[in-house]
Formats: sequence, C-alpha cells, structure tokens
Amino acid sequence: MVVDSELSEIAVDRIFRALADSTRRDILRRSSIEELNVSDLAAQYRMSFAAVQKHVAVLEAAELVIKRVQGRERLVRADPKTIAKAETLLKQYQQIWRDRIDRLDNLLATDP
Amino acid sequence: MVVDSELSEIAVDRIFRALADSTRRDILRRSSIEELNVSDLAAQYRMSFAAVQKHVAVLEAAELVIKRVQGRERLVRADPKTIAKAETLLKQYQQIWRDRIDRLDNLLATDP
DNA sequence: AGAATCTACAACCATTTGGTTGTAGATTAC
DNA sequence: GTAATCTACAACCAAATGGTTGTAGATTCT
Repeated sequence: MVVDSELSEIAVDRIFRALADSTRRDILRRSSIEELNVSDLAAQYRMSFAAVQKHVAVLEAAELVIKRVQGRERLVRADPKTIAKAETLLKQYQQIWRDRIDRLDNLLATDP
Repeated sequence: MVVDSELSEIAVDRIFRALADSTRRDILRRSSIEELNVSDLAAQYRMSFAAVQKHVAVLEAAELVIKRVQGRERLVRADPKTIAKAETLLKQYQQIWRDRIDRLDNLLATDP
C-alpha cells in the first residue's frame, strides 16, 4: 500500500526537506504574498546574498516556488500547487489514523 | 505576522525534517496502523537495526511518534496530534495564497 | 562608455545526517 | 542459570547541508 500517488518519493523528500528550515519557510510566506526578486528577499535576513540564493534554489528544486526572469531580476513566487500536494500527503497519514480509530470503534460496538 | 502560533520554529524544523525521508514516512505509516516494536520495524528495511533505531529517534524527537516501554520491547505508535499540526501549518501557507487571490479578484471586480 | 545593480556559480569550511559495526544492559524463554 | 531476544549507545565514516567569500556575466542607469 502506497501513501503517495502522483509524487515520487524523492520529490516528497525534497518538499519536506525544503520546509524544514525557518528561513525557507519565511521566503515561502513572503513569496506567497507577493512576487519578489532575490535581492529583496536577501535584504530580509542576516545572511549573505549567496546563502539566500541557495535557500531559494532549494525551494525551487522542490517546486515550492517558481522563478521568472525579468531583465536582470529573478522574480520568485510561491507555487500553491506543491504546497497543496504536501498537505494532501499529511492528510493521508491522518486518514490512516482515523481509519484505525474507526476499526477500533466498530470492534467495541459490535463486540460488547 | 507569524504563521506558526503554538509550535516553536525549531519544533517545526524537526517535524518537516523528520518527514523528509521515505524510511521515516514508512515507519510513520506503519505505526499509524498498529503499534510496533523496533525489531518488527527494522525487519522491514534493508538497513541495520541501529539505523532504524535512529530513524525512530528522529520521529520521536519531532513528536511524530510516541515510544512506550513494555518489558524489553519499545512499542512505537504514531502521534496524530503532531501530524495534524504539520497539516495546519501547510494550510496556513495555502490560506495566504488564497487571500492574495481574493485581493486580486476584488481589485479586478471593483476597478474595471 | 562606464558605473551600479542583480544574479550565477565556484571553492571552501564546519556541522549535521544517515549509514555502519561493535559492545553492553534488560528482559524473556528454556 | 544460561541462552536468546530486544534495545541502547558509542565510535566511526561518507555525503549532504548551510554558511562564507570571491569572481564574473547580464542588465540598467546616467
């Protein structure tokens, strides 16, 4: 039985790995609100431009953000589809647990 | 504005980090279905007992599973509360994006 | 054209991660 | 009591991660 249906395990690894860093979560949040270039993002954190660039690359590899070229800028925006996929995955784990509870309930109800 | 409300950033890091490995996700799935000891889990994977033990420890540190002592065994079961929290976090990101869409819609509707 | 801005990317470093083997402590079975 | 089972934990190793600085390529501004 497979929990995942449309994403490869590697892709799921990348999504959760990308979400496992507060700087990246903040980049995701900011780029959910408005499209930003990498310099604007970098200005928000106490780390080098290159470090923020790497964080954006991790989010991009996970397909959590999309980068668009406009002149010399790279505009970053969140991709809500991938976030939705991650949420769906967690829902499936919860569903497994709910099914288990249901089975226990039925057991207790039918066998008093 | 803070996305998280009750979990520390470090705790969120640990949750997503723990989910970023297919072996750990499988352990979580199996321990969602039934309580298992570490040996039973280890038998499922092509890696050493100690490696599986470490994976369980990562899940435990993230509070995604709970370990219970019974005799010489350590019984592992998923903690649905933490899974639910992770799902809630992702929902919040989606909500930010939906709010943005709503704002754009309103803008387009009121200013033709 | 020249300067400033935005980005890419390489090289490097310390720490963490994911695996291994090996040893030892409890608990259970015989 | 002894053997088998289940677990904990240390020590070690290779690879990945998260940061740095430095250099260079486009693009825009004056």
